[in-house]
Amino acid sequence: MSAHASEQISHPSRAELELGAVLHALSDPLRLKIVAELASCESSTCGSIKLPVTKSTCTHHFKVLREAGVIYQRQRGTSRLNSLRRDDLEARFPGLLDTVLHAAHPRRKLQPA
Amino acid sequence: MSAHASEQISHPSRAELELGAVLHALSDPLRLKIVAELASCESSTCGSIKLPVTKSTCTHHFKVLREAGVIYQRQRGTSRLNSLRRDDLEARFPGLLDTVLHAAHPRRKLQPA
DNA sequence: CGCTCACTACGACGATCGTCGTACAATCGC
DNA sequence: GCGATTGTACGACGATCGTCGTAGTGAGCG
Repeated sequence: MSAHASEQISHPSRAELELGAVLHALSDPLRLKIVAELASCESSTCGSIKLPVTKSTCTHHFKVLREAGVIYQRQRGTSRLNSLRRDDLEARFPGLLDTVLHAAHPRRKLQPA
Repeated sequence: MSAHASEQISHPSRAELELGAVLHALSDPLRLKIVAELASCESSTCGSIKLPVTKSTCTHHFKVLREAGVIYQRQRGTSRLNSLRRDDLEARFPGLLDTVLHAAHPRRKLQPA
């Protein structure tokens, strides 16, 4: 009983992104790990990232990231595909994501291209 | 009754800086404002930055920033001089401070030099 | 159909956060 | 000395946070 069964997940628009919310979302080690993971594999399901917490907590963290505008979630069958909102983040806060990612894992190169 | 009456304020060493703590410190709008202010004037006292909170709260925020390693505090007479730990931040998390500052106030130029 | 899988929603819990007021300490100028 | 100024320390408060468990939804497969 839904429109298209895949597009009722709410995301903030690019213009709605708030620095405070993004920084807060990234200030948690678990969420930072999720973001780092997402940055290396193009996109993945919630379950494909192994975290030392229960599923509910996992859902919670993905929700925080989504509501801060850091990630985009798309329903795909029974699972949910997550991807970084690189373009939107770059447009509103240039360099922020790469800088934070690099600070978190100094081994990765700052600008992939 | 103190050693030198001016150097018992504890600061984390450069190596001790943690990304999570720094991001958390910067995720509060008031603290972000303090940091932005400190970035424009070389250094200033706690009272010289006008904030819509009481003195205790102000002290609290400066303490959070100091303990995260974002600012350095030095006693100077009855007041306390605050300055950004630009070099240490740059060494541990290259570009982070400038990126966040620029994201907070897009009008400022990214790299002053 | 019924079962499993992937995930969400809701309520609970202790911990931390941001705020405040009061009380206190140290320095400066009179 | 006294008082004013600048800031800290401590305790309190409500709000939010991170975590969990339980229950539920919806897609896919036998």
